[in-house]
Amino acid sequence: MMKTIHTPHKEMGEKTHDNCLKAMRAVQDSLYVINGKWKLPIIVSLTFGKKRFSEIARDIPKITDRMLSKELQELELNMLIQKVPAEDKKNVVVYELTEYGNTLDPAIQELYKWGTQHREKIKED
Amino acid sequence: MMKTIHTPHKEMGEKTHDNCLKAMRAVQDSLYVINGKWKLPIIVSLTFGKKRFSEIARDIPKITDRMLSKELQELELNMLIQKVPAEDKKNVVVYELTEYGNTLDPAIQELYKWGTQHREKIKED
DNA sequence: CAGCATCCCAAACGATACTG
DNA sequence: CAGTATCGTTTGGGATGCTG
Repeated sequence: MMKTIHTPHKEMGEKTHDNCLKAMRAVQDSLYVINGKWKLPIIVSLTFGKKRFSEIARDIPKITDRMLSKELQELELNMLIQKVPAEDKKNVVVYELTEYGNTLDPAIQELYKWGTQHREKIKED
Repeated sequence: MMKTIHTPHKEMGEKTHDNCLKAMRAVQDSLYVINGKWKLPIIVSLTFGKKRFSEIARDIPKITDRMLSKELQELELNMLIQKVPAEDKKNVVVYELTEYGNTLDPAIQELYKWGTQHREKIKED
């Protein structure tokens, strides 16, 4: 009856200080790659299919060309996305998630779920 | 044989433009709450138990008192953490995750997993 | 120890204009 | 359309020092 209700740590192991530091490093490593205001939104956009520059821009409210350009470059450097020639029209390139970029999907799903219910929650005031 | 290998979108639904915009909003809502360099690390620290100010600070390399103080306030405002009197020693407070703060755990688990393998991957060069 | 105030800087971001 | 260059602004965050 003094046990806690929730059961976190499926992955992180027991609540030792070492495991805490390990988790800290891992989460900070993730953060380092997806930091900033726009990287995850871009990845979300590409989760819904290959897109051209302007299509991604349309998906993300308020992003500027400059930021989109800059972030696409960084994401490409980190091998999360890649430019490929469009299948139909020649001379057109589209952006798509790499296999590696797709490995972010579980995390994004969780952030999607959390964000969805969070929006509901704050609407209640 | 032309089917893609991965299966995202369990939660986000079909690849329609509307679902894309919906996902965009949700993920950006999450981002808004956990943005910055320190909020998730703090939550990770508290995932491993109630902690005093200095204990959290010790868990998170390079964080300054100022940032820790500032971020704790914001997290408290967002109802993700709370200050409670320590069980044993009177006149001492500790920080802990709220029930609501704990709902971030699945997302953090995924970021933990991703960060862990990412560290492995970049070590390979 | 716990935490805030002040000051300051660098990085992130935005606005605008421009080119192939 | 697909970006890049330049410039200006904002803000996240660091350093330091002080207080209860």
